[in-house]
Amino acid sequence: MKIFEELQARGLVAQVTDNDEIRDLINNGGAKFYIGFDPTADSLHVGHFMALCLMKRLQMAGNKPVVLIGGGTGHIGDPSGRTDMRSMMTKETIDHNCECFKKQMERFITFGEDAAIMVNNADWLLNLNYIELLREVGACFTVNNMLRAECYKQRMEKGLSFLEFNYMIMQAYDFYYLHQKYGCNMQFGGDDQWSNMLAGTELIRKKTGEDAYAMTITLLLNSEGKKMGKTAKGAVWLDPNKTSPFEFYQYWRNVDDADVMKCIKMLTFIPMEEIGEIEKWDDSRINEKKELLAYSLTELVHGKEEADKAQAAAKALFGGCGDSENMPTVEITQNDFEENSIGIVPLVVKCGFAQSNGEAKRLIQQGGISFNDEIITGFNRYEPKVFEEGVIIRKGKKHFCKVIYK
RNA sequence: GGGUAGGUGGCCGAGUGGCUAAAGGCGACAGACUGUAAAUCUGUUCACGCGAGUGUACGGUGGUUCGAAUCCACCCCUGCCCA
Repeated sequence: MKIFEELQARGLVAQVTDNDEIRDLINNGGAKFYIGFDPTADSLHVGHFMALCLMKRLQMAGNKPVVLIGGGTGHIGDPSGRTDMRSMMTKETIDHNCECFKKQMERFITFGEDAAIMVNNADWLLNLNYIELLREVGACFTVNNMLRAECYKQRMEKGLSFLEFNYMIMQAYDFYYLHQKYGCNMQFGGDDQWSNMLAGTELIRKKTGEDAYAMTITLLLNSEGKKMGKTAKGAVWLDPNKTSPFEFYQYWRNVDDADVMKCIKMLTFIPMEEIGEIEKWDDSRINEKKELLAYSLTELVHGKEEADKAQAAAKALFGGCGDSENMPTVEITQNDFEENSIGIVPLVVKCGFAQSNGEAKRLIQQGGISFNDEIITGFNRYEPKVFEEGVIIRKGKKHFCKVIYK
């Protein structure tokens, strides 16, 4: 199976500017393509991960990747598909985020002479001259067309600032610039980027008369149509300090039944033939599928060792026996004790299970907290020696934390 | 610049002088049921306090009043219409 067919089989292909041309191009390793990443946070998340995987797949098929870090576009903020304006970031934040992105990406993509290259659009966007740009690029766009773009639809009600309106032009200019300087002939991106990407191919055609291509990948949506990779607390990050390997594993271990196969296809590198077999599994093996998904992704992102640990911890905790080897741990010291004892309420807060004492109390009153597998009903107090061996505090069914006295 | 409608808890949205820490919904968290799933049902959902209670909070700053999310003034922000 060739790369284009594989991408289709995995359900990754959303929209293409020219199906046949693109198929030939990437199947024969003829694409020099770019994907842009705006430094909106100090870590990559699952959405970025999909793009990186795509990049890797294409690279393995002989195509040349260009990673574009949006150090320039980050100053503007992409309004695509958003209902509100992004908060503006300072230059320092943007630079910091760019650095974080670089480090994380180097773990997934091979950079070098004959491999992938990384560029930052701050290098060319920040020094643009407004009037020159307007004459050179602005003349190629009509406002009428831009306003019709799908990516602005959601903002037509709440207001779209001129700053953000220009994002499309910047992205188009990036493509044009990379086309001229590096011979970049193709752009990939999330499906929400479609209009911005089209703007790029059009700009290239108008300025040079040459063809460039664009293809979007399906956004990873769950069965309810919401973007996956988000939790109540925020995104599922790739940085182990922001989302621990265990939490990462658990996120995928807990996906909806309806979303498992889709995730396996779209996110993992498990060969399609094997996926075909897995798909035939009986419904009773649904949990095996989830474990496979969770393990496979954790391994990709955090490495085999961390994946093994996460899986072992999960199996131990949910399998009944209390292997506390790899669960999150909190240390308490003499300072945490008052008159030689500590209350359960501050302990729960200390474990990160509650934001405030009030919340912790409510949890306890509702029977949501257990102390070494015993459900707590009152506001008990404990002496230091209880914690010497380590104590497992549990919130609900899925949140564990070991407390040790140091 | 002119006109007009708005800015309420994580989000949506009611409230239009005291009974309002603020209806209702969504989300979230816990409990029951389960498969670490979904659906359903129950409870909880600003902070501090065991509690009575206290403190903060309805865009901002002042003011009126015994008392303001609610009335007044000025300012800031947003939508829509006109230029």
